[in-house]
Amino acid sequence: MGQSGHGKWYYDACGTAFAMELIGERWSLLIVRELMLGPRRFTDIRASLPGISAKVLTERLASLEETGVLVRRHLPPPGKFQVYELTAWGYAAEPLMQELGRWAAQSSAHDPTLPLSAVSLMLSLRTMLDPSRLPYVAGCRIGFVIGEDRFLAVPTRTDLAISRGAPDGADAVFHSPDAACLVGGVYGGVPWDELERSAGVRIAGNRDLALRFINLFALPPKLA
Amino acid sequence: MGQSGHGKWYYDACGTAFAMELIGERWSLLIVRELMLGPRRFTDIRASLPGISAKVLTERLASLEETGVLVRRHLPPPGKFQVYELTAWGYAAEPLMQELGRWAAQSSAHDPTLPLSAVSLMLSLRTMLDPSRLPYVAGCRIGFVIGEDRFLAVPTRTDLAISRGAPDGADAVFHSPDAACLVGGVYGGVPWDELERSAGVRIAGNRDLALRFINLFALPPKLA
DNA sequence: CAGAATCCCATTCGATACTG
DNA sequence: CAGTATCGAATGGGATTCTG
Repeated sequence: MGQSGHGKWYYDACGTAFAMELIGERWSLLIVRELMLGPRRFTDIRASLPGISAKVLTERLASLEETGVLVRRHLPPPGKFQVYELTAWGYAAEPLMQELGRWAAQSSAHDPTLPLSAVSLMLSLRTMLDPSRLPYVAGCRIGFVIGEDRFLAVPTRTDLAISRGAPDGADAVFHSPDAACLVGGVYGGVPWDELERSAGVRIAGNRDLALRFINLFALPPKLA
Repeated sequence: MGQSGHGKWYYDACGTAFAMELIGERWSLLIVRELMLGPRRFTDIRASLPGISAKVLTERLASLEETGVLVRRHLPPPGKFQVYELTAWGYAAEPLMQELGRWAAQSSAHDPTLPLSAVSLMLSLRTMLDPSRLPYVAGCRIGFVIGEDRFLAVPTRTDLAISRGAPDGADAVFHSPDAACLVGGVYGGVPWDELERSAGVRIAGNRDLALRFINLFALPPKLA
């Protein structure tokens, strides 16, 4: 590199520029996304990010750890594998991911029919939530079983809590072989009984409540 | 590229992933930033982005035009040069830049003493604004003359309007040879009379109002 | 001034194979 | 499972030159 010696740094005090140095590298933000709903293992992250190589994942995890976005934790003996977990500051990146997602979804070039990870879908719910409709379902418990991933979503009066774990005691549970199958129902206006017939989707429990829950979410109008 | 054919695309329906495809490439978002306060010429953008080469700037402008973030406009005869201007959707990226900046500024590794473009500084005001203090200065007109760039900032009761142009009739005007000199006064707690003595800064007009205006802005606390 | 076109080196990436 | 090591191919980006 030349005498100005800026391999990849912008030398710019602007916070936006610094953010791009921290998470702007290819794959970095998607790794953060996969950790946004709780710690994960190397292999699980990799499986959620088709196309990433072990090498790149290793490099990105190292760099995100170095900058303090995440930490590597060795779990204690019973199940002695290790996991990657966001720091408090790492978790604070969610609003930024939401703004990015909301903005990009306004492009007509955005294709919501592409494959999707389970975490992506669950996070998209929080992003595309219409808070004014929350009162209609506040307090209910909606489960999601997407492939091997399990989540519980609990709308409050002001936002939507999402946690990993078996949806025991949920009022309704969506079952799907993968996240992409659910997208059509949530955002694409595809009738749920059609998904149940042909896509291996199943709604258990209070179906009426489940459908009212889905009504909380909508894609933004196209701006370009 | 292999049969999965993903030269640089994520093949991911996630809006955040798509946003990174649109503006995640090196320099792209900084180019958008430089246009956020109005159209600019190729050479002006380049001068605001030390380190970018003509080739890269050309490539990025072309790709941002292709995706609909900006348009190239040929100004009519009197001054027949051309400018680059954000589309409505491009302008809609400001909140996203603000979230990125707010988040990154919470890192202890963020260095606000680095060089800064004039546009960066003006945008940072909107980002770091404390809206609860707006009533104290709403309606006043504060000018900025930073090198060759001129801006007018007008706080309303809910936000801060910023436009390019000579700050005629402003209640107070900050003069500075460059943006970096002002950063110390706005965010670093450096006394203004010290900046005026040693940094070539000057405050014209209602000095008391100018200092109250500066009190609207503060960097966020460190989270890491 | 506003780029387009070339050249060429450095970096990066993906694939594959290997290891504790 | 969680990486490391290596290698060839692709890409990126700076410098330079050319053009209207």
